[in-house]
Amino acid sequence: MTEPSEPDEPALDRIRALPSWLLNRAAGRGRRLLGEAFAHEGLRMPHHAVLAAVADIGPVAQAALGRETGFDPKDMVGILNDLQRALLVTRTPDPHDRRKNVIALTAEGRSCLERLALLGDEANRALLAALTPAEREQFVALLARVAEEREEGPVV
Amino acid sequence: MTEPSEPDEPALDRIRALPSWLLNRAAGRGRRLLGEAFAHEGLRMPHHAVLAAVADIGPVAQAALGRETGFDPKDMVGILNDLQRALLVTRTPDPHDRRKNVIALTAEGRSCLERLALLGDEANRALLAALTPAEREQFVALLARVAEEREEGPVV
DNA sequence: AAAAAACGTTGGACACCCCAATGAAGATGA
DNA sequence: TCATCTTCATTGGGGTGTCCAACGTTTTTT
Repeated sequence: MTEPSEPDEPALDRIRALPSWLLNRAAGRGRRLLGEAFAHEGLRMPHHAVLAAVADIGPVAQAALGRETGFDPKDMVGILNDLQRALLVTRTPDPHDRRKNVIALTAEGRSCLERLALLGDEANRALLAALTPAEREQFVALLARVAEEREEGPVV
Repeated sequence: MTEPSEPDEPALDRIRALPSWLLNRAAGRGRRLLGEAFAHEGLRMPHHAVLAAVADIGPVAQAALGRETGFDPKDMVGILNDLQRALLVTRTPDPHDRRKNVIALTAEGRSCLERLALLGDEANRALLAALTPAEREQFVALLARVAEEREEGPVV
């Protein structure tokens, strides 16, 4: 029985059992693990995502990158500043559209991305270390559905 | 096969499938849902937790409250300022130990806590709406184990 | 040519998390 | 008793991730 209300149970324990609370905890743990893993490279999670997006969709404008990754344009500026300073991407004006910057991956960027992928995988392995492989698979599948920001279709 | 490295797969899609990424997304969604649910009361998640802790361990000092909930003393001050201003708790000097404040729940605090519990449950129901009841139970069980910050016993 | 949209940038805000230092007060032990 | 150590509440600061509003410039649309 996992009834939502059990008045006898301590209130704080109930909160600590809520998915929202657990998700916050687990996400924090993941952020910490990834932060430590990426510390060598001086990068963080958003850098990894943007670098990967640049690798995927080739030389591309910042706005398209933002649409792809879901990052705010404001934040994209900072992320790309960091990546550019680390010589992992180049940012050059687009001759065909003078509003745009063309973001392209450098050779260093590609190799760094490979390192980040390995480090990220390792951190995620540590994150799910408490689960068996089968449980991990199941957990990720369920988590993916929870993470999906799907509109509650009003069933037209 | 959920091998950690599949070079052909787009890099960003791989990142988006990482537990750390999904946890961040799902936690953000939960925070947003809870934030909207608690907006009426003018409170947020930490307020809920602290209010619940006060209800659980009766009139109690701030430090004990911090140990119970895991919140930083600095943040506890702000949270209690809010709760006190909303007349949900009282904060009075402890006669037996003039260092301490005695935090006690008011009648309004108790009824507000009940409302928050209902709102929290509802938000969490929306958060896990994509899952069947059986999946929900399984997900929460797995998530709880992932959220646990257990030391990797070095097997002494 | 005028209006609308997209682009990169800047400034600001919010939620949650964590650490360091301080003055006041209690606990400890020589 | 007196000095030391600890606890308490508070203040000040930092860091990550997310999001919104506005601006000047440039391209597209009408």
